[in-house]
Amino acid sequence: MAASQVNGAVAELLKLLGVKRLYPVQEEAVRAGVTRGESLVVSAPTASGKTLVALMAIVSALEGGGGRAFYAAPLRSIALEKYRSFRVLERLGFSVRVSVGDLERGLPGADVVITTYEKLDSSIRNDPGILGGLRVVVVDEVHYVADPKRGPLLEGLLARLLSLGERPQIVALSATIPNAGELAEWLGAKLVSSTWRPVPLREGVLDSGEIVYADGSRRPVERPTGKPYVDLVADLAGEGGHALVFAQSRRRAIQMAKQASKARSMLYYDEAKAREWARRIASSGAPAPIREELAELVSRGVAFHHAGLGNELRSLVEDAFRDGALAAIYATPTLAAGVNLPARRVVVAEYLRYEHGFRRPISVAEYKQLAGRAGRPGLDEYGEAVIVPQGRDSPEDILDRYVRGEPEPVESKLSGLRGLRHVILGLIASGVASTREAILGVASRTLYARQRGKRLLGPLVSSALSQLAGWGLVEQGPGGYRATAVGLEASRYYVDPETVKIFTDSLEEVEGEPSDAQLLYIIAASPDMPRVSVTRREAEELLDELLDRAPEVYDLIDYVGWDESSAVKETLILLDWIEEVPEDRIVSKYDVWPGDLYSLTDTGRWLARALSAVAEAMGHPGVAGRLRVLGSRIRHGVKQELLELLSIPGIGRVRARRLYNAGYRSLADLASAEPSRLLAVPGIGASTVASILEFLGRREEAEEVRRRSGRGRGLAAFLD
DNA sequence: CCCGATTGTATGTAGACAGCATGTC
DNA sequence: CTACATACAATCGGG
Repeated sequence: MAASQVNGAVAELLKLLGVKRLYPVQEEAVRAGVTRGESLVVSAPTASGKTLVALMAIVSALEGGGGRAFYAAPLRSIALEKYRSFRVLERLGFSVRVSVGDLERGLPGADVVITTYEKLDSSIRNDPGILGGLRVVVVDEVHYVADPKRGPLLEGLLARLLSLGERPQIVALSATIPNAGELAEWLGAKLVSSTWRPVPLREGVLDSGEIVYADGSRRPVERPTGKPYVDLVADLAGEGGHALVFAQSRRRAIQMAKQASKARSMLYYDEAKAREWARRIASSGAPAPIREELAELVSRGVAFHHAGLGNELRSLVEDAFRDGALAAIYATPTLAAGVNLPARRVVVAEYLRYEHGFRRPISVAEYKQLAGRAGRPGLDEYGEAVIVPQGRDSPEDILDRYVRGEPEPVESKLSGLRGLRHVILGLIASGVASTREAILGVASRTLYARQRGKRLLGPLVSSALSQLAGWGLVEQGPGGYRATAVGLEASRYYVDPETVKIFTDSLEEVEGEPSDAQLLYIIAASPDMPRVSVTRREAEELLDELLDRAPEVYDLIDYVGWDESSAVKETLILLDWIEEVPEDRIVSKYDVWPGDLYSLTDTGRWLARALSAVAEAMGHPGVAGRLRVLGSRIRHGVKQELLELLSIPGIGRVRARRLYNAGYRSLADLASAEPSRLLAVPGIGASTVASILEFLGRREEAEEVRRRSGRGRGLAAFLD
């Protein structure tokens, strides 16, 4: 279908994007009625043009004006990436905004809002009014409903949209899955499915010195190192290709990268660019041992990549790869879940992952996700995914399982009570449903109901309800269920109901007011917290150290299994963090990565604020106040004494500490401070001084400092 | 008897969303 | 019911 066959705003959109011809999925989507408000499930491979389908749906739905569109993705990074490509809509007169976690509060009032599942769900809970005028919702990666942790929330969100009197158009984008038709029926949508990719994918398996492809063709691979994960990268040097190599543990990814770096003469990469990126990594803010190790590898044309790196290093590695500076990235599956980073070849060097005490093969769906990153549009004739058989697995079996095999069908995970409790609390707290029948009404719109039958829902909903009631989050009144004050806060802050249960139980356990360490332990023990790994050796030492530093925490530790050990470790990490122990020290002492530390402090401060609100609702203003302070301290990684100084724009933990140590301990101290003496504090420059004075209302002096620094470079200007 | 090689054994294992009110070095 | 690479310890063997 030629692009000229659509008209109006959609035609204008295609013109803006320079689209002359629609891809097969797009064509089929138009035929199925995306531009006429038809709901759709689009099941197609990565990079097959699903984003344009979403754009066409949005543009046509908003064409008359007055309506709104939401786009929801599973990851912040994907939402931010989509925001960049959706901004083209601004040229058609629509306002576009992103709203994820720490960016934007609430859902901004733009025509098109790009967000995450949780943010959208939470925003609807807290203000159902935003559903007014909603014309279309695009749900990216809808197969996430099968995710055991986050799937139920997405399922609940979709069920709620389906229950609306005026149902918006739903455009659900999915990877290729066998039961896309079932999802389409669930969502009242038409199915558009395609296996077409702009860059064809050749999948194969390594079999003693040869890649054997699914169609039986073969390609010999030289074996200069005998390590398949290096040889398969070196093999590309002749044609100037780069590879993504996937491992199933962080350690293995790093090891492989190190091994590969030894063979750098056999690898193809731009050495000058590699040195440049290595320099940038070496001058990043990450802890020295990590940044140095990574920089060393990058200078040799390889890198490792996993979530522990943290966003800064991860982006640097990704950008270096895009720039051609790297022959290969050795990565854990995070890389494939996140932003778009295609490569000539994908090597699945491992497909067995340790999980719950066993080593099990990753799913076919997960393999397809990794393989799908092969093939750069416009650059490669085709992409290539090669699996390396592990152990005694025969290449033929692996080919059958992963390449010829079908991805697993998407199955509802709503039977897990954790997710169901969260969803039900949301329904009650936002006033959508107050009776068991009303809740069942929404629940009957879930994928679970379709797949497992409505009969099973009754007992599930009942047990979730009785737990919520038993934990004091909801109560039964004459008109049905309603959220308690505590339940309302839990829902507003979007925390797991069990987090609140642990908190309220713990408060009862403690005599008098809980200490900071106890509060941190409660936060660390929350099911909302990420888990850091604890080695057997350190488990005991960590417990000793914690009980040494804060014996009162003992009352809260029920049984020390792995979860509790992890909570103990996290409590110590957070304690050190808010005592201003430097990041480098924490990273080496606890053997955690910067990215892990970030997610602990990020989640920790969020939980502290949430529990502060819960404590307030429980009538514990003292505890609430202390949690608020703790939240700020976790956020900034400082002792309480610095918090006052941190309220000044431009002052973070480092400058605040320097000012404090120089004798400026409060805003009052600074209000009477001599500008020239402030300038003498190390790390405090003219613009910081100006910003301090400005904040304190000393306008003219701030101007004076700015003027002088502009002319005479800081301190010198004051000495003449 | 010392040192190095070989064999045995204990050990550890992916990821990341959410509120609110404004800005790190 | 199902692994495996690694780091370090214990043991063996050669000179």
